[in-house]
Amino acid sequence: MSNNDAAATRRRGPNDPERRARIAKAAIEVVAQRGIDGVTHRAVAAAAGVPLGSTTYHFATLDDLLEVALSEAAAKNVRALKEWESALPPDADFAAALADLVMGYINEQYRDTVVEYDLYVAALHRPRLRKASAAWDDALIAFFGSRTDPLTGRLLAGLFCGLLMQAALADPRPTLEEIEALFRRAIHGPASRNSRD
Amino acid sequence: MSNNDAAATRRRGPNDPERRARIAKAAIEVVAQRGIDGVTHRAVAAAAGVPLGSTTYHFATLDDLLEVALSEAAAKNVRALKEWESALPPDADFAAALADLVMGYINEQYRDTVVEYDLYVAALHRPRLRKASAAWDDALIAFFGSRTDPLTGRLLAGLFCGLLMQAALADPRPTLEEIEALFRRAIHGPASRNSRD
DNA sequence: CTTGAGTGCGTACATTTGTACGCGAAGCGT
DNA sequence: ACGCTTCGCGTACAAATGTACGCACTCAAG
Repeated sequence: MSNNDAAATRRRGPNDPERRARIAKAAIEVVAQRGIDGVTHRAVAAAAGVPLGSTTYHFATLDDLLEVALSEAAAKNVRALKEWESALPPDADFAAALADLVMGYINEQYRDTVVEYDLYVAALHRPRLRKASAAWDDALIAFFGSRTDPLTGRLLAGLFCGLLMQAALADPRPTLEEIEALFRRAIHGPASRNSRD
Repeated sequence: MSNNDAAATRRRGPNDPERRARIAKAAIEVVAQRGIDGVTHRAVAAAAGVPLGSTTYHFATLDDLLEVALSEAAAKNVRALKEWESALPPDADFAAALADLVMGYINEQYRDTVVEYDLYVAALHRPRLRKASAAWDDALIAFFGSRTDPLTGRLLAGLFCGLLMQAALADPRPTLEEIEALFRRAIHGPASRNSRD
């Protein structure tokens, strides 16, 4: 029955690193759909299209699986962020760009956002995940700081983190204009002062 | 064995609202300690010092329990926030006060903070919790906005939310001064402009 | 072709879990 | 005082889960 599939799948040779990676990816997908506590060996195996024994073989314990999966998700996220930043023209309107970024994260990339916050909160209860979540933080801060100054960088990192979470949960989703106004206010200060551009 | 305790406990009469509340409180404690996925009927029963059947009686399903517990936790949080605000002198240094608030939340009130974020992220996967998490948001926004203007209120709410989460996870905890500088920067804008006080 | 090791996985088992059910005790109308 | 209804809970059961174990299959050496 499933022996056919299994046999065909098993053919992957004795030393297949893709297998492990595929399982980790599936775990991330499961997190996105059901949350951290939806991650079971069986759910991940089903999502990855591999048999149960495969997940337990490649990841001895569930915590290993979670750690690898979430670390990888965080790393991917950081990479994407850096890529986005380097693709941004130096004279771009930073506030508008950030608002765009947020909108992307609560729409097309909603799944990634969910995983990111799941990781974040899971780290509150699982020390092994601290490193990955801290990496995301550091990336955010360094990243926002590189376009402005360190203080503003931290400000934007915190704002981004909180705003994105609130936006992801808000029932009438905030509009691009609202988000942009917030970033503008954060970067340039109270409106009354100067019209700087 | 536990019959003695159980009998003594059962004596609580037929219509004991305290029972239900105690279970909810215990559930919150379990969330604080083990996270959302640590909330099982048995764990909550143990934490509340009530027998297993009691939890299943007062809360038909686990989701009910979670919903009530987290809603209550959020409500309590909002109440505390409002109290804090009304106890703040009108001419207080708002940035310093906010920094103080954050420091309190990542130290003495760390448990509440953890629960709050657990709730928040759990809401991403459980629609029934959306209302409670949205209530927290609204409270934050209204609350911060009442001291400044709506735009700054939203800015501070987002910043507070993100900053608190990052601070709760940061390994070398941020200092009061750092936090305060951030709020000051957020409220008054880039430092170069005016020394407004 | 045989054989030995090693890789990958199917399966079984003990545990934990959610939940339904039934029983005893308290209130209350008569 | 006596039944009847409702409340509260002890318990049992089925499903789900983590994990250990052993088998099949591949590959290379001889």
